Amino acid sequence: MDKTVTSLSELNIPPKCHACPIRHRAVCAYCEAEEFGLLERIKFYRDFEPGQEIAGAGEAVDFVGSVVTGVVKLTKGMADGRQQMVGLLFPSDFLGRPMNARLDYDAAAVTKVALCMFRRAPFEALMRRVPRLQQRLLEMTLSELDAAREWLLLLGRKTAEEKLASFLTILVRRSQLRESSEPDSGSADLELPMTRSDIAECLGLTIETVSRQFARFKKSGLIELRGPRNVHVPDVESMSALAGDY
Amino acid sequence: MDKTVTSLSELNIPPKCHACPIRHRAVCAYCEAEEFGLLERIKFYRDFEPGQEIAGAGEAVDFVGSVVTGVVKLTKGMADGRQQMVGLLFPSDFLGRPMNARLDYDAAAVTKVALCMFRRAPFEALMRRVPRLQQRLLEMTLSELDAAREWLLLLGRKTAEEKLASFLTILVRRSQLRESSEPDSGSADLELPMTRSDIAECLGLTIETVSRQFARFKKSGLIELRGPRNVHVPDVESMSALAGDY
DNA sequence: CGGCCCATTGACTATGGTCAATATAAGTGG
DNA sequence: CCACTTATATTGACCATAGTCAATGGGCCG
Repeated sequence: MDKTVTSLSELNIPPKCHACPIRHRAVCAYCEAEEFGLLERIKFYRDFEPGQEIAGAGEAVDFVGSVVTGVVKLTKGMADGRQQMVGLLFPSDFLGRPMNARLDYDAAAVTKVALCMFRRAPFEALMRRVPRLQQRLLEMTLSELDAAREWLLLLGRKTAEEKLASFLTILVRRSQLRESSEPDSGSADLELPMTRSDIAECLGLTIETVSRQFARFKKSGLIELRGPRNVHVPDVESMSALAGDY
Repeated sequence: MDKTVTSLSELNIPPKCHACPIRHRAVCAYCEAEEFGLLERIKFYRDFEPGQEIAGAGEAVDFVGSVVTGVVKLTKGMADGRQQMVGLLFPSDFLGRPMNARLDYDAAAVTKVALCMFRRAPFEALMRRVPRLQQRLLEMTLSELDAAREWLLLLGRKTAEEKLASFLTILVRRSQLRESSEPDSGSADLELPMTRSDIAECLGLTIETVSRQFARFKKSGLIELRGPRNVHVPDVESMSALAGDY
């Protein structure tokens, strides 16, 4: 295999949907062979480097799509530069705003990202023709709304300690979902896909506070830091308990 | 007319959808005569008193519906009693969680409330048969998600002053939408539908801080308080400027 | 008139932010 | 592969914003 090809999209040959790694969880999850044919006709792939902007607030964005690999952050900014993350997208998550061209947040790649994209107009037309597609998007949007509401509680009421504990717990749960092979032992190894600054942006904190909380968790034995990005959680349960949820 | 009847729902006779005050903005907005017939067969009305619980977190809720009159709040709580509002529903807003019986927040009436309700199962069945219904719900859910993200920025990054300014601005805009008769003069009169405690719950603050901010706004001439619930905003623009958004 | 709920105000405190100085990791080019 | 550079992370000292606790004031209803 040619080692210079690092991503499907560089081949510029759309791979078949049925071989897609996010086939069963993305917006296309309920589609069948025939419908994949329609999707394949309007889809294209694109890669983004860490930090690269994918779309900007206020722009008229003419595409929507799915995260195939990598992590995408959605952020909102204020006039004086304050920034708040308002969404964090992992593989299979949907990116974009159907039924409204104008985006009111910025989307940027956190890690290397591969997107499976559709131009908005044909995608919306297809949605009208394929109710299964629309239904899946509705399901996903309702779930995102639930997640956003969980985040409102976090930002509005949780302490710095609870915020970081919640964050780590959520990341552990997510990674356990993906590599659902391993037996659900009490411990977990996390490779943080983001910088301290991204984490702070996420939790409504500063990098200093995030760093200090990591230090406190380390001192109390709740985590081991094998590198700034590599966190070992010996006991996920007690981490989860610190998050303050029921 | 019998003066003891204070609400349509007490008559126990479903009024016709085409005469409904929220007909053009609710989940049924895109429905046509025939579809209203189907809806009318499964709908019913119910009233709630201020403070009354409509549905509780963790419960299996077997209905969804629209707010016809009044204001409904959605809140999430933590083990130790901290509470955060995660949604505030006005007439025409949709209440409930299709495709997932279990609710993960509490819903309670803030004012007197009238709901137009559908049992979940028949409503979901109808949604599958009537794509227009599903499409409208998708639109509304996407808008709610946008609003929730605006709120994430507010809770995560705004100061107490900016939070209250944002809140008042949003209420003014909303009330201007509903009584869109008056010329959009620079000033506005607000009847707050809620207590200080509700406002604090909304903004991730305490009642004391909310009260102090009201006092500061009053002192600086940004508002006049004609009663604790009656706010006059002489210049909506400068209030909106304080909110910190672009 | 009295009681209750809600709102306001004051004094004090604590949590997390700011500013500044290192320390560590991750690239980059010789 | 190693110096050099840059980006990222940690730690400390100090401070400000909003929270806590407590007392007081004002409406509204029985």
